[in-house]
Amino acid sequence: MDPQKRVEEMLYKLKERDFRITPQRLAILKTLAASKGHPSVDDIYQEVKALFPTTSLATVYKTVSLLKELNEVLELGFPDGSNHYDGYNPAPHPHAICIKCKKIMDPELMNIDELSEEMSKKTGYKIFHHRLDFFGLCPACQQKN
Amino acid sequence: MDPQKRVEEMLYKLKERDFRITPQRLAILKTLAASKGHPSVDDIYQEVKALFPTTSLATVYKTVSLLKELNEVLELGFPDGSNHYDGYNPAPHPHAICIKCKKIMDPELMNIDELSEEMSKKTGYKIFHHRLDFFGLCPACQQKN
DNA sequence: AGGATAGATGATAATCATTATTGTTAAATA
DNA sequence: TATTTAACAATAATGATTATCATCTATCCT
Repeated sequence: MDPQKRVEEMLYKLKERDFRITPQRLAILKTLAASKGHPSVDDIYQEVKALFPTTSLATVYKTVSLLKELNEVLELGFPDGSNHYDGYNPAPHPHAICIKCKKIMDPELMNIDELSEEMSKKTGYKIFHHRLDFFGLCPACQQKN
Repeated sequence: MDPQKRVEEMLYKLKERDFRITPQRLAILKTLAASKGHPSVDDIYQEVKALFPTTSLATVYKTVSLLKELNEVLELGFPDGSNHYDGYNPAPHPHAICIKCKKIMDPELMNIDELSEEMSKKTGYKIFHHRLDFFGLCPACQQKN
């Protein structure tokens, strides 16, 4: 999807709920929409400062948190305690994560819905979303051994 | 599996690597092996104090961390930042998590290995383990509405 | 069994990502 | 362009986890 389209989607969601569009927020939206590398809050902060230099870290936290509530950004907490964000594709999707270099890939994967269905049947839970990550070594790190 | 068996398994792993068996560690092992409710470090700490009262929180952190490295306890970090542990079944397995009351179920689920295989083929990653959680409402919380 | 020693412990200080606070600024609306 | 009030920047507070270090003890050796 075109990053610009993503920005417009997010803007629509904000306006719909009467949240204000500020230059700081716009800078954060643009950064998130263009990011394909699952940035941390601090990563986003560094990029945003280039677009709107006086933006504070707290504002990045608050805006990312707001977008998370609006389901316009996907939060990924990792075992080491760090949080990373996907604003390009905010729907739940599987990840392959390199335990060495931390590179993340987001391939399309077949029917997780089937698993979700099975889980729902076995537990009686009404399921809304999920999280699926695979941990291993990326091709590059396998060679480096 | 019998909790006592699990304690012995963990003891074996510790001895195998020349880690010492202290009363504090034994109390932590027993608590983990018997726990079916995915306790937090502090939950474990509270229980352990009943078995060996002078145990400190730091020791619980260190022992749980050690067992994690030995793959004898499964760490579950949650979106709210909290960490919970499964010492009863330390192999990766899917969870159904209630977003309201936080109740966790661990049903057997069919072939995740297939998905893992697919992921490996599509990314070239050599995959060692995974994490699969479904988020929704448990039967009780659905009724409470 | 007794002693030596390296690993484990307890108590607490330090860390650090995140959240809360507060006075100020500016987006939205008429 | 004046009003209202959400959003802002700067920074203090929080709280879970980790580090530190003096003391203690599980294990090994004789």
